Amino acid sequence: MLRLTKKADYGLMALKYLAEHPDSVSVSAKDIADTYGIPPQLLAKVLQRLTKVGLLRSHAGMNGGYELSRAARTISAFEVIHAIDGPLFITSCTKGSKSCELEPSCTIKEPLARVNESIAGVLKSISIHDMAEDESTPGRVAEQPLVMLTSS
Amino acid sequence: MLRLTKKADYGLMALKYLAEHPDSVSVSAKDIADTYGIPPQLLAKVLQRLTKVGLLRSHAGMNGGYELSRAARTISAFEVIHAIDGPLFITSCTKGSKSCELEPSCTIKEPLARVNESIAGVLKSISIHDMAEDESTPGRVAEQPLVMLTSS
DNA sequence: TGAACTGCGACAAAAATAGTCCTATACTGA
DNA sequence: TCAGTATAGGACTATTTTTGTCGCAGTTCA
Ligand code: FES
Ligand code: FES
Repeated sequence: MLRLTKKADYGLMALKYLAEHPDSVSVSAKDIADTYGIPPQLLAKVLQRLTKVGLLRSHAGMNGGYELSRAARTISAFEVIHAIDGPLFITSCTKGSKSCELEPSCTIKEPLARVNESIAGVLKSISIHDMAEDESTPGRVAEQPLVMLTSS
Repeated sequence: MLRLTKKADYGLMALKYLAEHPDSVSVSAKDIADTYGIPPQLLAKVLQRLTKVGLLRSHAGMNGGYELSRAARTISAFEVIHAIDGPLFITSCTKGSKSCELEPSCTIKEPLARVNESIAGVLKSISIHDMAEDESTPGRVAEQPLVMLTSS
């Protein structure tokens, strides 16, 4: 439950890979797919989407591929997930234009919306750079104030 | 993305309802389902599961139903979600006995595990009581330190 | 030109969720 | 003690979401 989709996973993995290989000018979808053993065509779509939202720059043709369009530490996990999976809503009802079928009876949406914000905050606070350097600095945590719900 | 299942939603709604009606000794699944307009049989299953893990006490027969087995403020959203949807893993690979197919190549699990912890922490910090009293105290937030990831 | 790429749209397969049905069992009260 | 109301739970189906594939068009470069 509350799982990331594989597509989002793949996207994060790919960005992490790119962040770890700044030497390579551009890397093809196939290269990344091969090193991780994931479906090349599927990863290609993911990368295309990330390109579309501007997180990557693509280059067609031979020796083409992708490269980060921004520094790894300025790209948050939230951006990636949002680009691939769409808006992040923990509540089952997408609070778009038309509200949920359960309203007005369901009064649970409001409290959960705040939880949603907290989760988004956590996701926004971690960058691709953080993920890439993870192996070298295990358990790197620090306390920063985060607005959160509290009981009394 | 990252949505709660409807079952979990239903469960939270039901517990919230029970927390708001401490007067009623016990409320039937049908009563709750009717007031929220959700499938009675499905809610029944959810409540049965919550009973099984000890969050509710059930009472069969006429005028039977369910009641909270503990005070609302001692029941966290995390417990409810965990009971209904199982363990909370943001990563697509359940890190059970057998590890993911993508390992050892995929190195993304570790960083995300920490994100996972943060989310679980948020969910643990909000109680049914918090959700129930939500209408009266809009936007009630306070800062409490929460261990979280940080970029340099 | 042709090989190695990206960019899409449509599609098919698989898995997770949501919901229903049916039967058994427990309790209540008249 | 019997009828009615409720929980308990297994099996099953339907629906939706996710995952993956295919085919084709456009691009770049040697
Ligand atoms: S689930 Fe949509 S309003 Fe509660
Ligand atoms: S998704 Fe399973 S190890 Fe990364």
